[in-house]
Order: sequence, then C-alpha cells, then structure tokens
Amino acid sequence: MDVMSAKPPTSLDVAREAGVSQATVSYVLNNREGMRISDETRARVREAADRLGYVPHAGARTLRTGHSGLVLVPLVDIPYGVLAVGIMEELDRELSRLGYTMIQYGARRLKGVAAARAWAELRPVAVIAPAERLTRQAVDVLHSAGIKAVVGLGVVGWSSEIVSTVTMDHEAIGVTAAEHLAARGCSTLTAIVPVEDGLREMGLRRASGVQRVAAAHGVPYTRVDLAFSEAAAAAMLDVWRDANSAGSADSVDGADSVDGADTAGRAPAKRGVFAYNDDYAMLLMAVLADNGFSVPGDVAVVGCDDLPLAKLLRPRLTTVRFDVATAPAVLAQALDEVVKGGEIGRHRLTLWTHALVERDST
Amino acid sequence: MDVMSAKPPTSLDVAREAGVSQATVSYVLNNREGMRISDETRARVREAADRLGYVPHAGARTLRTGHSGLVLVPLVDIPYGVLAVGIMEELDRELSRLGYTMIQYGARRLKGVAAARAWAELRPVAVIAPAERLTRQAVDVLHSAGIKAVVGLGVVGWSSEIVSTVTMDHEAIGVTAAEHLAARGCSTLTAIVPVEDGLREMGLRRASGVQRVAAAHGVPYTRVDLAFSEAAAAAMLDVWRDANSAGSADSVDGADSVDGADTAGRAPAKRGVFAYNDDYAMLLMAVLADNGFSVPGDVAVVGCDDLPLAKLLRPRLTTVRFDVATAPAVLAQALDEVVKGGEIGRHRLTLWTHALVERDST
DNA sequence: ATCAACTGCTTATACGTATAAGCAGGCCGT
DNA sequence: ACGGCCTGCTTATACGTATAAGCAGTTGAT
Repeated sequence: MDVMSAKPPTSLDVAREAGVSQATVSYVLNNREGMRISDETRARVREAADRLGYVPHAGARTLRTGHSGLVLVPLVDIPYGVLAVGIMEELDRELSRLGYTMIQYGARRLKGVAAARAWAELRPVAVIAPAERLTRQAVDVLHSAGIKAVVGLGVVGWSSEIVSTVTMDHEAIGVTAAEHLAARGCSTLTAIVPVEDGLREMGLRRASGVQRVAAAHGVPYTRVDLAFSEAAAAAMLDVWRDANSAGSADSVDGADSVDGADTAGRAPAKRGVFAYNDDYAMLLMAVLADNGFSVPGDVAVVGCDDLPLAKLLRPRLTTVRFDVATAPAVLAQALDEVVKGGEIGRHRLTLWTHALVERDST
Repeated sequence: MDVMSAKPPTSLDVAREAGVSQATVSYVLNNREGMRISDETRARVREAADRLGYVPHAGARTLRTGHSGLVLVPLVDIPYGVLAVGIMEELDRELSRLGYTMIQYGARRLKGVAAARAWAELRPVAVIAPAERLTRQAVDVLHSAGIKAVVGLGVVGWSSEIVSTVTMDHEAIGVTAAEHLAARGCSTLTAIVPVEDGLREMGLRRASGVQRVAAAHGVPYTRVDLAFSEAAAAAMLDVWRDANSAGSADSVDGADSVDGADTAGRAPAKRGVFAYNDDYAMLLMAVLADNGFSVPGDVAVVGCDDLPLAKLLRPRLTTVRFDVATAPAVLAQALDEVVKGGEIGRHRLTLWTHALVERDST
C-alpha cells in the first residue's frame, strides 16, 4: 500500500500473506466454481489481497489464457461528433456488461497491414474497424494472431466475405429526407456530398437514396460535391442562379420571385436540398441567407444527426435523427456471438434506424 | 499466413523457421545493439518472421520487461468536441514518437479506486486523467502497481502534491475575452457558466477572469449559470430587460434604442457577454435574435474554441482560439521526463496559449 | 606456440498467471 | 480392516518474451 514500493505485489505475495498457495489465490480471486475452498480461507485470501493492494497483471493473464478480453476500436479518421462519442460510450458499457474491455486505439498514423500488426500485438479478442481499412491482408494478420472476431463498420452495399460487417443504411436516410422534401412540394432535389475522405462514401450512399426518390417522383436531381467552406457553397449558389435564369425566363437578376402567392402559371421553383448532415446544413443556410435566398421559401433544407445546433438555427433545421439507443447493444451482442461461436465472416447486421425530425427549414 | 491457423506463431516458431535460436530472433527483431549478429542471419530471421506473419505478444513482453509502454488516457465525461479529439490525436502522435502507445479507456462507469484498479491491470507506464478523479487512494493504487507517471489534467488553481499536473489557464481566457469586450465599449460584462458537470469548473474559472477585468475597468459584472436550452437563455434575457428598464429610464418596451448615432447624453448600454464557448454563444445569439436584441449593437458576444460554426453564425462570432499545436508535444515531453526520471508529483505545467479571433459579433 | 580478445551465436532463466493433476486426511460402507 | 469417495487444499507446469551468461571457432598479438 505504501507509495513506490519497489515492485507491485503478485498473487504469490498474496499467497504468502494469507498462508496459502498461489493457486488458491487464483482460484479465490477469480471465483472459480467447482473448486473446494472453505469460506474461511476465501476470506483470508481476499483480505490479504486488499491489504497488499494487489492488482492482477493483465499481461500475465493474457499470456496464460491466450486471450485478453480486449475489444479494440481504432479511432478512425472521421470527424468525431457528439453522436459518435455517444455511440462509443454506449458500446463500451454493453461490452463491459459482457465481460469485455473496450479500448480505443489511435490508428491514424498506421495504415493497412502495419496497423493490423499493431492491433494484433495486444491480442485482443475482437477488433472493430472501419470496413475500408480491413483489407484482405490486414484481416489475415489479425486472424493469424488469434483474433476471433473482426467486425467491419461500413455502409450498406459494402460487403465482405472475410469479416462480419455492421452497416448503416445511408441510402435509406437519403430516401427519408428526400421523400419529405418531395412531400413539401420541392420541384428539384439536390444531394450534397462532402469531399472529406471519411465522409464521402457515406455521402454518396445518401445521395443515391435522394436520387431514387427524385426518379420515382419524376423530379430533376442533382448531386453537388462540396467542400466545407463558404466559398464552395457560394459557388454552388451561383450555379443555381444561372440554372434558374436559363431554365425559366421568369425573372433575371435581383429579386428572384415574390413569395406572396403563386398565382402565375408556373409556381416558383422550390429546391429541396439534403445537406448530408447538420454541419453542412448550417453552412448552406448561412450562405443562402447571405445571398438572399429564403428558407424554406426558395430552398428547403434537411440535415442529418439532429445536433444541438439544429434547434438553434433560424429557421430551425429539419433533420434526420439516428436511433442510437439500441444499436450498440445489438452490435455488442453480435460480437459476442462471433467470439463464442468462432464463425468468421458470417454476420451481416444493419443498424441504426432513423426518423425525420420536422422543424422549420422545410 | 493461412487464415485461422490454430495458434499464432511465436518467436520460437520464427527461430525454427530461420534455423536459429529464439534468443537470436529476439535480438534481431528488436534491433538490439551491442549484439553481434551477421547481416545474413538478420535477413534470414526477418524473412522468416514475415513469412509466418509473426506478431509479438504484447502481454508476454510486458511480463518480461515489467512495463508496457502504454499510456492510458481515460475517456472523460466532458462533452467531447472537435477540439478535444484533435488534441487526443496530436498527443497520440507525440507519444508514439517517444515510443509509447496511447490508449483510450472508457472509464465512465467505474469510479475512484475501482477505476484505478482497472487501469492498473494493464500496467501502463503512465496514466493521464482528469485531476478530480485522482484521489489519494486512487493514486496509491496506481503507484503501487508500478505506474511511473500519473498526470492530472486540471485547471489553474487546482494543485496536488501527489501527481504531476497539467493545467489550462481558464482565467486568462476570461481575461482575454473580457478585455476585448471592454475595448469595444461594453458598459456591462457578463460571464456565462454552464451547469453541466464537466464544464462547470472551467466555466467558473473563466468567469473569474471576466470579473477581474470588470473590476479593473470599474464596470458592473454578472455571472449567469446557464443550462444549454433556449428556455434558460430566454429567462436570462427577461432578467436583463427588467434590469434595463429599472436601471436607466431611457426607453421601455418596444424599440430599445435607435442605432444611428449615440447623440443623447447617455450612450445606449452595450452589454458584453463571454458565452463560455462557441456552442453557448450560438445558443445565446439565437435567443437574442428571437427577442429583438441586436448583435453587436445591444449585446456583444464572445465565444471560445473557434469551432467551424463560429464562422457560419451571423454575425460571425468573435471567439477565443486555443493554440493546440504545441501543447500535446509539451505534455508528451513532460510525461516522458517523469517516466524516465522517476520523480513524482513534481511537475507543474500550464498549457494551451490562446488568442482572440476577432469577427463581427463584438 | 600460447593466450587473449573478438565474433556470432546458443542455453538457460524469470516474469505472473491459470489450471491440470495430485495428495493428505476424514468419513462412510461393507 | 480396507478400499473408495469427498473435502480442501498444494505442487508443478506452460504461456511468449527479453536478456544475462556461456561457448565454440577464428583472429591477432607476443
């Protein structure tokens, strides 16, 4: 118990203190059933362990048992948001309930096989990683290091024979957003796709959902690849203006359309935009306001994530919210099954149901 | 290399494959200098290791050497933002440069000594944790488990004889924000303090910086404890309005003050608010706009963090930005010194310089 | 020719734990 | 009285690694 004793106490130290053998200490402290040990001895051992401040050596245990109970979750290069952090916390809780220890591991600087090797050193029982990182070779390294479950996180449509996958149905999110925009009378649907590395793939999936809805409703569809900057967003608006003046010769330059009543033969074209997420929606709305567009009059905007900022935008942002509540539990459960069952690459799980949160931007 | 070979290859397997002893494998793969091993043998060993897909067993190594090279960073209960994630990534990079492996560990569900025990099992070489978690007993557990460096993250003013501390000078942030507000002619200074658990303490420190500046300038100061909700913010504005009509009998109700020229004897009272961070600033600005206050005309607002959203608010948000660039490197360096030096509880480090980013909200 | 020093390895051991196997003593049935 | 079974332990071992110590063969100095 004294600070800076030379060496941490071992189970053997505890054994000596309690006057029993080291094996007995192990049996007692691990509550191993089937072993016949008197209650009195059990108490003596526990008391000795407490007195010495004994903490088991995870490395030694791993060496002996062959597995660590660790679940490795590499920190990925997606911009972490409130949402992702919440999911991680919930997943941590669920995994610990099942007896695992979740660990997050900075993985940005290592790639491919090198990263896999680094992960494998800890002999985790499972690795959860972004699907695109799990190349054939990387997975081979993990498996040959004895890691039971390798779970890839990806988007629906990504598939792998080599690992279990947990996917998120991004296309369905696009559909939900777009259906809502169509119901609000938008005569044009636009999907914004971020250019950032970690986000782009999801953006494309969401966009294709929007496209499907546009096709079903016979409404023109455009996809815009957008960097997260006001300049890029403004450039997009310039294109829109050009398209407007070219398409319908209603009004050119200056005030676009009086918003009083749509009495004229052609209703004013209302654009519907699914902005990929709430951050992009905020960017878009700021630039729209700067350029005299009215929301939702000229342009209806739907975000995604239902971040706190969604409620604070004016108009308040309509957005798609994930149901985070149950997903981590399902994932943890599936992972446990893979570990226990020993099957590989069988599971296909789609998580995260979602719902539209209707506010004032549409 | 084949998937699901029964057992992961060990250094002994590599040794057999290369026709040398296990010791030689260890010497070669760890690049141990001082050992005389021919280049030809070295090559043979490395090739064999590659062929077998050998990955060292971190647990065994830890057991043998007595230390793991792991630096444990418990995930704390503060709301994680872009900033915190950025810092973690940078810290990870710096630590790995020094030969450590940073690991983030979900710690929310365990408290005090129990948490310390869980950390200690991994025999990390260092633990970085929020200062308030590091009770005397918890630190004892960590030290007696052989952990060299225990570093507490806290605010300036928090102090400990038992661990090294890295603090952030929140008061100085408040001073910077308030000085700017004063220079902009604010006749009242208000500091907002969040009520959330992890944030409150920092908020109080920042507020006391604002208070100091207010005192120095002979300007009234108020502190407002605010929950992150529109209702709470609106309630605060109600109080302000009452104070206005009571204090100066200039104008009651309706249009507060024409903003053309301040020709009258009394200039219109301009409030300066340091909103704790950008999120709170956004909340405040939304509610201010809803209630007919003009920013920066009636109220000047300063945020903190320089989040992407700061640029997207209208008016664009003046904010305090941390200089994140060098801090993690300094912290990593200090940690390394503590580990190497073996001193305990000596270091006192204050990090994170900051600067005002002037925009349109003041 | 002899001994020392160097090269390029090998052999042996310890780290802390979990667990299979064994063993002393008491009790019971016949 | 003697084997068999139960209780409550102990003894012995293996996990994979790093490293101290040792050792055969060669080179170089005297």
